[in-house]
Amino acid sequence: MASRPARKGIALDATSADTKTRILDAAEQLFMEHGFEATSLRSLTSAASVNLAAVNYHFGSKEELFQAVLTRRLDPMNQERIDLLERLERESGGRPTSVEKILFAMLIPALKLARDERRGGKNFLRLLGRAYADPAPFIRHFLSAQYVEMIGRYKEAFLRALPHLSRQELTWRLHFVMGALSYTLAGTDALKLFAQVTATDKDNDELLLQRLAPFLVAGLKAPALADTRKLELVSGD
Amino acid sequence: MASRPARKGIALDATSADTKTRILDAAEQLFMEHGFEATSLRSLTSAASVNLAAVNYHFGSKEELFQAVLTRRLDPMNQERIDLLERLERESGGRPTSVEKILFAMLIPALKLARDERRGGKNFLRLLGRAYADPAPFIRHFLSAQYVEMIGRYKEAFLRALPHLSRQELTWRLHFVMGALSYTLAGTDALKLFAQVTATDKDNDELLLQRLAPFLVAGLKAPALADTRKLELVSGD
DNA sequence: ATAGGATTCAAACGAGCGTTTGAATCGGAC
DNA sequence: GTCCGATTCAAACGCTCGTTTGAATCCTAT
Repeated sequence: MASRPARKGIALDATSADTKTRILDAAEQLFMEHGFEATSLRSLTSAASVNLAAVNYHFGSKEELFQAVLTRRLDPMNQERIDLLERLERESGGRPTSVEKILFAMLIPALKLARDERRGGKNFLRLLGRAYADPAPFIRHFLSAQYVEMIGRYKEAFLRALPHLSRQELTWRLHFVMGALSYTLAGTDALKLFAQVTATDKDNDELLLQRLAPFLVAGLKAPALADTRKLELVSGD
Repeated sequence: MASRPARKGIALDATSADTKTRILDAAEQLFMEHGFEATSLRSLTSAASVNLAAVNYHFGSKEELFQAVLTRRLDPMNQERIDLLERLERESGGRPTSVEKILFAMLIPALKLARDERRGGKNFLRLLGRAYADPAPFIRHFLSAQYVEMIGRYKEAFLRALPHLSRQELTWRLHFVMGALSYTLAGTDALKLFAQVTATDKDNDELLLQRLAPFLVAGLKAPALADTRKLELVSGD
């Protein structure tokens, strides 16, 4: 990798940027639409108007291209999450930060990314949501490594804000949070299980996060699991 | 050539059941491990100890096989969900059923399926969780059709139990519920974002649902969205 | 015992895949 | 203008894929 375009404010259209960027943009779009396995390098390079061999020349392999697509957006977004959290903690000066603020610090960089079409917009978030569920080992390992630091810091912050939760209990709840978040982002136009989600709603990611946040905050604040027997319903009465 | 294994008794292991069942069992396992696209009919039929052509003979195509794998478990599970809900409503005689009970009626058939190794156990639920995020159109359409009735009935029940929520608000919250549920079921051994989830924990699906249920109940019961201006936290940058 | 449909089998088909190659072309340094 | 590394290009390689085929074999009903 030689040239890093730092001075680029130019147009988006696929035939004007340099080869690497055109490949990344087309890959982001096609991986999102069809998944990793089902996207062929031939359709991808054709959509990007570059030669078939360009992917292997610039990225080495299809897998490395996929990781490059994720890294381009994920590294800055997770860094922004960490920065926001550190700012919150600095401003609160010792006292625990509220659950709402911590959660918003997690959601807002994703929202900003979703709104910024120059950085891939919703396409990338959908791709990310799908990557979470992809069984390919190289994808899982890559994502784990990308997220481990950010998740670790937020877990500590939530622990301070939710002292009634054990570390294990919180681990599970963060799992549920990530699940609802990634599923929601990935499924925007996908499973039409719920017919009443209107088209205008779907386009409004800010509204989406304003609905998601109260749900997640309430879930995080819920009382810890009181041992015992709630599932007795299963035994039939 | 000549003698094929003796007449079939009625046993459970993969080489003794009939061809269609052996194919379905192997497909459930391999589609779960590698996804639909990345699972080849050659590895699948080899794992099932059947001839390569058997899939096309018995099911028509790889896609139809996938749908058969899902239908075998999904139809009974969703029917059980509907039955449980109807029983709850019959027993409550007119008064709205509690959110907890409705949610448990949704979760318990999944839990029972996860526990029943003869019906695929956890393998199937992980496969299902991944199918939710699969971009292949035939998968999405198939799942939508499978779920539309069950989801519709539960939405009406939740609406009665949560009168402070608009239909649209509830639609979103059910979306979040399905997200947390499918992500959790699919990711059991997957993304190791949260190191402290111990092996014994992961094996205990009942404990998982006991942790998930309070989180989801609290989220569902949360106050409706008051148009807060909280997102202005984003200001910086 | 045998006919005939259901099933299994080995083999092949054509298509598409990711990757590699070596020559052609480009673009800045001298 | 000449050179040389960086990039683009058309072509091909080897491989795996889902599906089809037609014969062999099995099983049941007669």
